[in-house]
Amino acid sequence: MSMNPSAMKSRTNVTIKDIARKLQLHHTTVSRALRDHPDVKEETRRLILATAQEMNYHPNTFAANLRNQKSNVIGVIVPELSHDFFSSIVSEVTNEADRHGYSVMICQSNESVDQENKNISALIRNRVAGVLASTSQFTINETPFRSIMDAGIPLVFFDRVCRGLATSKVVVDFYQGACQMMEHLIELGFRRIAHIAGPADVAGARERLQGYLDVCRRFGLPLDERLIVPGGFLAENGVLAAERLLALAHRPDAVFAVNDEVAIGAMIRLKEEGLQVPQDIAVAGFDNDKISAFTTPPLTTVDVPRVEIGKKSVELLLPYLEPAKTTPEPVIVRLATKLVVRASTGHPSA
Amino acid sequence: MSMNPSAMKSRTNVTIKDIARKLQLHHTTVSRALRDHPDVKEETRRLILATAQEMNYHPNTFAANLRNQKSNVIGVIVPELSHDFFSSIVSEVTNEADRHGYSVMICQSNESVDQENKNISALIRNRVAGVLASTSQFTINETPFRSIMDAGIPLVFFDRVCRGLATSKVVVDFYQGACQMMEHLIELGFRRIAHIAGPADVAGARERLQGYLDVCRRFGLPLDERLIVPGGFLAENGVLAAERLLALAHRPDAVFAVNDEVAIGAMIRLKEEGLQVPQDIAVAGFDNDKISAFTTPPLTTVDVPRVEIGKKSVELLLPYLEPAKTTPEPVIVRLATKLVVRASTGHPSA
DNA sequence: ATGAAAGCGCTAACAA
DNA sequence: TTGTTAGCGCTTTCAT
Repeated sequence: MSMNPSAMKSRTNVTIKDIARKLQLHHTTVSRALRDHPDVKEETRRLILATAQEMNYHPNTFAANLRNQKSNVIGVIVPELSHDFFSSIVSEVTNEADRHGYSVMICQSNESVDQENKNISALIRNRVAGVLASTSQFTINETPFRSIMDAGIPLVFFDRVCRGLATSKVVVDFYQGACQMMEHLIELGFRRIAHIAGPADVAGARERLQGYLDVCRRFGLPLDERLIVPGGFLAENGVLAAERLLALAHRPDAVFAVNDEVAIGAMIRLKEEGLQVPQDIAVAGFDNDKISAFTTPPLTTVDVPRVEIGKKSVELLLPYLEPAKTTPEPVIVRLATKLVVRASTGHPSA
Repeated sequence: MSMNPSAMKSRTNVTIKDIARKLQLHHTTVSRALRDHPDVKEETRRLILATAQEMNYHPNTFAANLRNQKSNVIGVIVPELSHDFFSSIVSEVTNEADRHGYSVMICQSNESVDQENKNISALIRNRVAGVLASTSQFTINETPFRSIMDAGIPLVFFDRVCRGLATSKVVVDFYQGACQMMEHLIELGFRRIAHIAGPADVAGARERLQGYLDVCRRFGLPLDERLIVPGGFLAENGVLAAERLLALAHRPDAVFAVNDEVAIGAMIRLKEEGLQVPQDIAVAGFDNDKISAFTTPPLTTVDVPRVEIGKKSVELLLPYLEPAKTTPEPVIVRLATKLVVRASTGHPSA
């Protein structure tokens, strides 16, 4: 077997010196021309640009970055890239970063603190210009993230943040979202509302629980501990939680789940039991996953502005990336949620 | 307002020279120690490592990469990161790359050839060690991808490939998947099966159509052009296609859609029309999106091994990244699909 | 408008 | 075992 042609091609890339040699110029002139420095004769400039193109020149960012002590890469850390929620955000981040001339280096922690620390090291080693991060479920120790800042790399958190660090943050007002949903359910006449809660370690889950509790209290609904079922963020958690609720002597007339996936898991189990949604029991979720519009019945949920999260995160990071005399003060942006009413709630049986 | 402390911190990073100065050693010795070079006294080595840690040293990859003429970054180009299908693959790629010491730089083309070309340039400029790519829907000109190879960067395609380039590829046997589904439908007794096709530009969509046609022919089913509705990959396309099928004098008894999203769009429209799925009309999809298990009825579909795609792509790329005397021959891996039977097909009415 | 020299942080060949 | 020297490709003074 002979080697294929491309494999035999020399890996030596064209440099500004190659261009300079060909044109009988000094490589600094070439460098200037390529970066539109004014001190280059228009004619030379055009010649250099044409030759660069023709020689298939691609600037070596390593060399430029080394020299300039900066890079054009934004590092992103998310818990799970395969999760709809995070991939939407990363997608927006990538587009926005690109618009501003930055590439994106992506890391996922897989909800592991260990992996998260490795990700942080990798991003520091790669001298990324800035980092956008959403922490793992189990991140308590903020030191690793602090080391990003210690390395002089600007850091912005989104969604899941380290409270103790003085950086910009983009968070979602989960409390408000939970309140919206609870008010909606109560308005429809539901009185015995269960909550399938998320992991207690996650601030956003706690906020939702707090919203549930506060609205119950505000409307004088009896607080029944058995109506609050702890769990995780997965559909299975919803199935199991539904089982526990079905076992109650006095069943709830509505279920507010910590997210759509859990709500769907619960709904499936409730329907298996022969209950009609929403006639026998209403079900509501959170997050407005794509999937929630396609369930039967379609799921009432709370929309979390993912695109906005991604856009805003980049926006908050950018000022730190441009060399400036004054470093901007950290900002905390709290984004509003929006109630999305669909058929899974609706008029209660009585 | 005073500046926050971290912002005031010098951006100057610790280098091997700083460590050397502190220990009264030469920086090359430090360099050796940090890379476990044998020619360093154990005692010195330990001292250096401890000091590095203490001084919070992070190797500068720019400098190392510049010197070594290589990087530790794998570039990935996908059409849409927010799409479940691609984000699952990228997730797996990221994990696998990480396992082998590589970081991942992510680019999305947003199905735009222009953006794709920009992505390619960015990856070449960043001197990534290798590229994994899935082309946009409209990529016809293969030159930009060839320029990756011309730059001496190994390239592996997955899912959507450039046929003309002699690189390794990971593809899915969509033809086989379509055949599996059609045989399933025919086995259940359906005889008038419609196909909601994808964009004719996408090879995978054409393969599915071909499978549909071949199986129809093989079983002697009448080929009715009106039963083949062209479209895209979105739910709306399914809704519109369903409308066209409903308008037919002789309606189909089953619908095989190019993917789950389209199938769900169609199903929604069919149910609106008062038709029962699968009693009045069966519906089948393709891809096994997460969502397909949660529709009512759950959707029969064809599983595409995303994790396997990601894993295999990295596996095919890796040998090209390690410096070796012989460059491996390009390999084309064709992954099998798997029929997933759920309730949306089922026994036909008669 | 162009050239010369220096250096970013690192590694590899060679010298001691 | 450690130190010396040179250079990866680029940009930024400073000189011409």
